[in-house]
Amino acid sequence: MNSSGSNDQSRGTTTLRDVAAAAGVNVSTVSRVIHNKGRVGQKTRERVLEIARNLGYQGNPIARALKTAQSSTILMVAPQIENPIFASAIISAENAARRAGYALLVAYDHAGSAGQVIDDISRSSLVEGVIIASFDDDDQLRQTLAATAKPYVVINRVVPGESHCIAIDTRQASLIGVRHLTALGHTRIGHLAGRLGRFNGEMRREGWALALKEAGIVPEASLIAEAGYHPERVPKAVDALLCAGVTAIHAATLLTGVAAIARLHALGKRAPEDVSIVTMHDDLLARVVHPRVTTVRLPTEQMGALAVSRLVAQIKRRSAPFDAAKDDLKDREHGVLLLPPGPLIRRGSAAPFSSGQ
Amino acid sequence: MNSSGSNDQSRGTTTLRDVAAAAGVNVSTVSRVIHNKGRVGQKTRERVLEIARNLGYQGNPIARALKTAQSSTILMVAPQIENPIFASAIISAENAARRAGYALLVAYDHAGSAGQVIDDISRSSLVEGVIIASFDDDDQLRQTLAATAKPYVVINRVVPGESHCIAIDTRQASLIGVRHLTALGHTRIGHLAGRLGRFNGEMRREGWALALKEAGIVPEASLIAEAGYHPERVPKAVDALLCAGVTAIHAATLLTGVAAIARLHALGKRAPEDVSIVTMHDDLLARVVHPRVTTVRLPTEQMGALAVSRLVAQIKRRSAPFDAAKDDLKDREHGVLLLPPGPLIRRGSAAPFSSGQ
DNA sequence: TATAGTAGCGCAAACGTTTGCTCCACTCTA
DNA sequence: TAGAGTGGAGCAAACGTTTGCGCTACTATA
Repeated sequence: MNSSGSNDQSRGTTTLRDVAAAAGVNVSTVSRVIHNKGRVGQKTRERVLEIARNLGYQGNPIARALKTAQSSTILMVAPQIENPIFASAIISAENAARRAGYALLVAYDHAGSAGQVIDDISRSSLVEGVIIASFDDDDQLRQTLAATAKPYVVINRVVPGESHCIAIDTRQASLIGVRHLTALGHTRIGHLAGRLGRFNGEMRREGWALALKEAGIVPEASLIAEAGYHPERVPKAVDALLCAGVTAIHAATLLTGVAAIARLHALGKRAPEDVSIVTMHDDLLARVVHPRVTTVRLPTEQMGALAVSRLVAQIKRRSAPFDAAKDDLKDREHGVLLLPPGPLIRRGSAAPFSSGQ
Repeated sequence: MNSSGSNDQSRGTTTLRDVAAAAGVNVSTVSRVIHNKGRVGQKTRERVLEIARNLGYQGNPIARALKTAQSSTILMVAPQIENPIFASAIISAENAARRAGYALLVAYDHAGSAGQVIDDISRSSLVEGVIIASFDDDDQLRQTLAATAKPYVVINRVVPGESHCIAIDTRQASLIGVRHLTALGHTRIGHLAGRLGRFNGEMRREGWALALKEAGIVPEASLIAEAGYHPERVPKAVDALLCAGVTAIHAATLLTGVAAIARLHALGKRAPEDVSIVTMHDDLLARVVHPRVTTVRLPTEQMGALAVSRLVAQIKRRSAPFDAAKDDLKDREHGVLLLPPGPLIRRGSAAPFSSGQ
């Protein structure tokens, strides 16, 4: 029952003390060997290393984190892990994080309540910063952000009054997509809308309306049918648009666009011969269906990567608050970022208007 | 520079000591209040609570974890976060974990090297167990597992010699799917294969072959075309199958099945009129294309949930090693689990063979 | 009114690291 | 050969908790 006994550990992991004892040196020496810090004799170093290996020393991340107050881990919370936009952002963020020496963890926000998730995770795991994708409404999200002690950046939307936001200019994306349709001669162009009232839903509707106005067309309400992000609602919405006499449809998301094409087929109509379809985001899915879908590319990878780099900048600045480089970093990490969409990818789902339609 | 000063903290987070000082009590009392443990006077409790709230005390998960050696967090590493099978497993695992009082973290395995990822994460974050989905080859994965000190369970495959595995019986799924085709009168049935040589790829091929044999058909090599999980390879593979004269195709994955339908369309043929398609896994995608795809449902949610429950059982047993319930738990947590596939979902992509084909 | 029981709370030892100091012994230069 | 310089390694404090133990002061029973 001696209190300094080191091999009486109940179970499991070998500690720094074990290694030190086995090597006949002080724990501090072992620590220095492990981290290649401070001066340690060549022979001692080798011996310690050898013993550490034999004992299977792994180090305790918790203890380390407690001392150093850093875990080199960042968290991304996402409400729809299966949404290709988020999947793509996650993957590129992971890449960027790894390059910056951080590990990226992802938490699935089951209830669309980012605050809850962040709480849960923060309660049990150390993360140095958070990337937040959320469907919460503005007020609730602002509240979450205010309660978050850690550095964060919000992606995929702009929250009024919040400067750490990175979103994609989907208004512009819609504009580009619909312009393509007007250029093809279409004049009855429907909008298969996302979630109206929400950031991205509104942006897309605005882009669609803008493009119509540019072409001297009035964006009538009857030309809008909301399907949210739910493909099940697409058939009804497409039918409504068809009723309104559209010859082309701008779908707010790739998935609903594909669903729209399917609906046309099911009705015995074809894309693009009977109705042209243009959507946004270029994913595997766009190339896997027939016709392959004409779409506006979205810089989702860029969004993920930028989120990480801004977050890391915040973290670094926080740990070196009075650095000369401060203002420089500050510049780079602040301000709402609205990423311009990529180019239009012309594929088979949109064709020139023909009078036969 | 006094060493016990409590408000000289360089920056940020208020600690137990801060609130203890502010309340004029010992840290231990505060700790007990926070956790509702041990006896604390009513008035003290309220005062401490109030002060803690005012000071915005959040607790330090790291310090707590260091003491208690638990974080109530489990990790899932997945090589393809965008793969609907994994997405579905992640979501159900998150649910199960939350119900069990754990938070689920996900790590994306960029390089298909689970060991590396686990190392990285374990180095910086405390997780009590790991759910591993991996494309590593058997030997490498076994090595990773051997090096992992934490409880784990492998999902989506069976690793020979490894008992903590939960997979789906995709051989049976293929069998069911192809049986449907033979029952419809097809005799030339191609297999659009996954990654042959790997667990799931082989399982599916075997199931396909089995079903053919059942029907007295020889599973010729010319009826197999490998596309892996890459839709880009599908056109060539489908063309080869068509050359071999198939009237039906069993695709190893939903995505390649959809791609196969698209290829048919591109060739001016139709599913199911010209060629029937049956695939597996029932996801949004299966209902979003035209024709909607006939598929064998896979218990991916069950896989995710079971992985969590087995993992949690392991964790619990480890922390109470000599419990009476030990053997009971052991029963439930051991042994390879091969989940039977769900039913065949008949949709539009498969039809009876007609002599006109 | 004495005694036992107990409720409330403080003390201090851990948990496994990291790191600034200190100290010793050695080597090199003058 | 004496002095300074330096490389190697130990000591101990700290990071923020949790928790067994023990002390005080109170309440209730005999």
